[in-house]
Amino acid sequence: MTWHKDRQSGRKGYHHGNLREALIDAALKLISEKGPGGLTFADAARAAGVSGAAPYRHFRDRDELMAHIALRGYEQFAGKLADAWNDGQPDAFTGLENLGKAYLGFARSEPSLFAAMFESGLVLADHPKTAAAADRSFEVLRASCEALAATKPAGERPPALMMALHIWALSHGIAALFGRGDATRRAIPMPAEDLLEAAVLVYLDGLGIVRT
Amino acid sequence: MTWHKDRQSGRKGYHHGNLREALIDAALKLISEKGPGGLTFADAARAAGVSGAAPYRHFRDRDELMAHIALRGYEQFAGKLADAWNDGQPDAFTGLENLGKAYLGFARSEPSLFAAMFESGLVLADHPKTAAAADRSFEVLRASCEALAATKPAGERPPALMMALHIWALSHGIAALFGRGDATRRAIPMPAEDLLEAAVLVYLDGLGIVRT
DNA sequence: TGTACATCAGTGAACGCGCGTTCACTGATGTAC
DNA sequence: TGTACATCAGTGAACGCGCGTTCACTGATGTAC
Repeated sequence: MTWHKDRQSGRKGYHHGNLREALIDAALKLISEKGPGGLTFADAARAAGVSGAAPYRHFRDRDELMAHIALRGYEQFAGKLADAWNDGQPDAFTGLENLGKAYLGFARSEPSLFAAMFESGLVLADHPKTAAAADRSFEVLRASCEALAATKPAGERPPALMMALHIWALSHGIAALFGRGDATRRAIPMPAEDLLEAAVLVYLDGLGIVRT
Repeated sequence: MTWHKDRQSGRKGYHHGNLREALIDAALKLISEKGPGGLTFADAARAAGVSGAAPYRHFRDRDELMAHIALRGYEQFAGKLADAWNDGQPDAFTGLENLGKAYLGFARSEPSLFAAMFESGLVLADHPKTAAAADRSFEVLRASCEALAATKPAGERPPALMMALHIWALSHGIAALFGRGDATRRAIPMPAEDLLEAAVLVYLDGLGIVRT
């Protein structure tokens, strides 16, 4: 009966079929339960229903697994941000608001990915592919700032890089302090989304960028 | 010769004298080397030159040790912030700029304390004393925003709580992403302090709060 | 002041446990002919 | 199409290691009289 899929674990017989993916999924679950520090190789193998030696066929060590999870996180993140920005349609203001909401939404709905990306102690310089994916997600934010700056006459435009870093820091600060999906969130008397939206509006106003 | 201080470890004879403090110091060193997740009870005992069972006389478990470190961190943090704010002297603008610099300076010069406070997975609700110390440091920021808001005529004043949360998130985002003192810092083409100062000025401008 | 005693803050040995890692192995799959 | 073989992706047993935790203990300190 080895050609039947095992109903419990979804694997067929001796070979797993897609252990790489299964390990990543298992790791995400573990991170969400115990934080990025609580992820162990042995645990991930167990959760994937496989012997402790099996993960070595796919990842050199725990760090490489974490880097792959972060890579996947940044890819999803970039996708969500790009969808939210929607090429600045219907207008750049709305786009940026949606971008902010998407940032917070990601932190809340994917706390494991978020933790792997920003709080796992990963040194991006050691993982070029992950770093490149991180850059791509930042690029969405930067492009949107470029578009907003372009609503002002040339010569009065604020530097888009600076804008992007400011808004990133603001979004990240709010996500990390008030918007996370776990027990370490700090309580505030309003939704994190509202807090961020207000901050961005005040900030843009300070730059002289106003909704037309 | 047991009454002589041991020259190596600074302890005298059988009794340590100040093990509690020594454990905290040792833990800080370990956190700075391996991150908050890398802190173990056994390691801290070893670094303090004491047997593995000794720490149990002072802390129930690793979590309680971490909470004490965070407590100490918030106390120092509140002190530095209050010094920087300096009761709004010579003026509230300068005070807030100094506050921002102090936030980043703390994150950079005390990465271990910063990590224990914000990235150790500590649930503040479980540690009331630590939570209270955290509130006290936020209170400095809030008071400074109160003073800045008060430069505007009553009726046009922005809510100080919102301002404080915005500036906290901004400072924290910049510190966490670009200003930390370890290898996980992301590179940007300007000092974190300049980035923060620019953001705060734009933000205040957006609120109509300008240097007089 | 001296002495007896209680208390405190350590020791060090012991235990169970889970992790990381290696190894020879074996079942399953793909492919050449 | 069938068969032989190479390769791949797992197994499971084994190992050393460090952690957390408990325990009876003991040296040092403080205090009552």
